[in-house]
Amino acid sequence: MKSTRSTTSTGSATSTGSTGGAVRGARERARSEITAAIKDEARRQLAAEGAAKLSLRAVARELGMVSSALYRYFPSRDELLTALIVDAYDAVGAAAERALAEAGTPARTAPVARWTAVCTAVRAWALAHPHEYALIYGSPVPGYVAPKATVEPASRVGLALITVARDAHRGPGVALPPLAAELRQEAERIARDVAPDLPPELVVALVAAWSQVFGLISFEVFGQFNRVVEDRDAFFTHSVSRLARESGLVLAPPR
Amino acid sequence: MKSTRSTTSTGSATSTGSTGGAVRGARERARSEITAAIKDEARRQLAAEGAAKLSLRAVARELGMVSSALYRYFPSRDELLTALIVDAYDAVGAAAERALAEAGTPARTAPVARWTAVCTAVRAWALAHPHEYALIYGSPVPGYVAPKATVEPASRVGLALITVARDAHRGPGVALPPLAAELRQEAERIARDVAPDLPPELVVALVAAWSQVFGLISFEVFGQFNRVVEDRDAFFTHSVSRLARESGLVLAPPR
DNA sequence: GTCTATACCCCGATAGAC
DNA sequence: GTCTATCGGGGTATAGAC
Repeated sequence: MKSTRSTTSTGSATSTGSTGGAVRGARERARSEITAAIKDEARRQLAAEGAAKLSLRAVARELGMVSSALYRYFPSRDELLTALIVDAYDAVGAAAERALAEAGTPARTAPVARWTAVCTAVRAWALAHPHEYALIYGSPVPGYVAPKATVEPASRVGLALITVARDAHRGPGVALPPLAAELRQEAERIARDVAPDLPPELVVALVAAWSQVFGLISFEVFGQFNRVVEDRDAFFTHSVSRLARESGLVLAPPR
Repeated sequence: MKSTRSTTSTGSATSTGSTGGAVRGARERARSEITAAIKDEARRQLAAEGAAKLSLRAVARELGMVSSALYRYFPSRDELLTALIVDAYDAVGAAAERALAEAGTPARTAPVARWTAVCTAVRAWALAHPHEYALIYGSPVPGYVAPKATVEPASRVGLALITVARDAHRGPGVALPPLAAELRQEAERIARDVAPDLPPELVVALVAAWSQVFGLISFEVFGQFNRVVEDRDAFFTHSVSRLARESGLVLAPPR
């Protein structure tokens, strides 16, 4: 239950002196360790009770602190929630970027394989951290409004997918299906915002594929595939690579 | 605020007599009216506070009742939640079925139009009832386990989509992309469970498309399209019909 | 079937001593 | 930066009178 171990002991051992210059490093280290411990415990509670019921008091109780002490680290419950959200977006974004880097360069690896690698990494992270996944891609937390600070971390997965598509379309252009006339203008606007260097047809297909991949993941994580799909690894890999090929995001690999 | 109007007055006016046979109808009517009022108020709170914080006390307070009185109608908070979930699945399922019926017979209407009609109806319901949508397709409510009674209502949308695909594949067979070898067995198992009369390739494509359509809807309802997609009607219609065609669920309409 | 009362929990946030 | 104490709420659920 207690997980304060090193954190509090370090803190009290090093911070008793007067405000000397050399102590500052240690003090800041203690502070960041406690901050990390708070977030860890909060994540544990996220799993048990859900974001809506995340409570500073319960976190403090479990850490052997008193609730008011937490306010020195997070000025409110919502700020703690924001920190968890940013961490989650960063974690899944980092997983996606790592998978892309490890998948190999466009010259060496077929685009569809790179696409699948990124999607698979996102799915693996989601399955390993279902409650953090729910926090960022599930139902919004009632009464909570995400501050601007979450926008940039939230875009990392999308940017990785854009990179795959951009690389895939460098060589001979893939024949992209034409846009419906009603979508022409909107497509150009979206493209301007998210990837001005790519053709609007591709960007629209990409945004759609992005949300569809998360549909596959969410249905699995949230239990809609219970009693329906059992071999989920095979199903996901198959679906996600077909999605990329059929929507023209990548070329079919040479056979 | 108060919405008890007819319900409580009806109840007290008719239920004062002894247990006569003729009174029973009225009493049951009063009971079902109060039950409906409770669910209505609970739905209102769902929107304000979210499922995790749904509380019998707050519902009772708003209805001018005392909390213990609610236990005559719902034995626990979770039973009330179950009722709301079943209602929500039934509502979205009915919307899908209605759209399918109104879209016209397979002979008259192109399969892709019927598919789009069902998906559009689901999306419209979701946008009109975002909190009920979140209840059934969003993050699971922590600590709540759905009872068996929710399974059948939950399947109605899927069955409507299966119907579209079945009708679409009655005539000349669409050339379905082949299954990955690793998926062969699983595909046959799924097909046996959900639509034994359809080829496994089709069923796999259908299950994937099903989850992908909900990915599109969830991203819109849950706010992931904020600052990305603006003309969402056009984007959805375009994406969902392309999805159906490209995955081979339906034949492209004759041009 | 509704009421009061009650047992026993929870929360966010702040004040002020140390 | 941590503590106690406190304000002012909130909740589930049950017992027992009417």
